Amino acid sequence: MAFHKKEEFSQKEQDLANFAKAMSHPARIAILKVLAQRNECICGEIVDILPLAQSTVSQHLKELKNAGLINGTVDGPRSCYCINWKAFEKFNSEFTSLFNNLKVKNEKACC
Amino acid sequence: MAFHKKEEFSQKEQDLANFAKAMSHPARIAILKVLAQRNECICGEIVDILPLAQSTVSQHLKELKNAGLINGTVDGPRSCYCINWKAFEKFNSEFTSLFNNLKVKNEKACC
DNA sequence: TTCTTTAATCGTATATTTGCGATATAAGAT
DNA sequence: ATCTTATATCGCAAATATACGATTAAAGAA
Repeated sequence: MAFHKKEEFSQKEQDLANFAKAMSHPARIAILKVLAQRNECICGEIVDILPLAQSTVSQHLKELKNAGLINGTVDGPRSCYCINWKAFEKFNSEFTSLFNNLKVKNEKACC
Repeated sequence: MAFHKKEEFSQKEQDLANFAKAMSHPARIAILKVLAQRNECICGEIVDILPLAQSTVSQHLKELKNAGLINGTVDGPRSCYCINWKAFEKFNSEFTSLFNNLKVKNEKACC
């Protein structure tokens, strides 16, 4: 295999795939749910709720942050995370429109 | 590490994560686009379009099929794939609603 | 200054994904 | 019956993801 090939696809396809990848683990979906439910930012609370070790949760948070789906600020010993609604909105609409355009012309399944 | 832990999350979270995983590679997004653009089912055309070997494309198709996002029928030497709009619709709406509910109460970012 | 608390990072093990060439399979064409 | 064509599957190598314990870092409390 050796190499990635992901770069050979369009930027839009890559962006969408990265977004999907960020959502491709139940732990990260659970984290997003928790973040959405609270009005204030949480950190260690997530560790208490999820069935995962602190380091693992921290890793998942990092991936969500890298994907741009959450914002995080470090306040010394504690850090604060919350959902980046703008980014989420952007991906979500791109995602939906990707197929909705085509679906109209092509609703009937052929197999 | 040893074990998966994915099972410890809710079924809905797992389903959504699996859906996202199926979409988490640009090649699979490209495949879905191709399938959506044609009214008839294609097969080897995808291989010509994508910068990937035939066996790799076949593998991606299998994953999309396993995720339930496409249907496939084998017609002897050639096979026929197309998008399972119903399944796609289901996931897409679940996906959108997951956040839209919460977003209303919690639009303001705190960090 | 030292202790405590909270979270990030490092190191490591294992599992999964991605990719390809080679091979197998299955049906139609010759 | 053999050849051709289109796909799926196998076997393998390399890259990534998942998970955890241990360690580090950073700031406030004692």
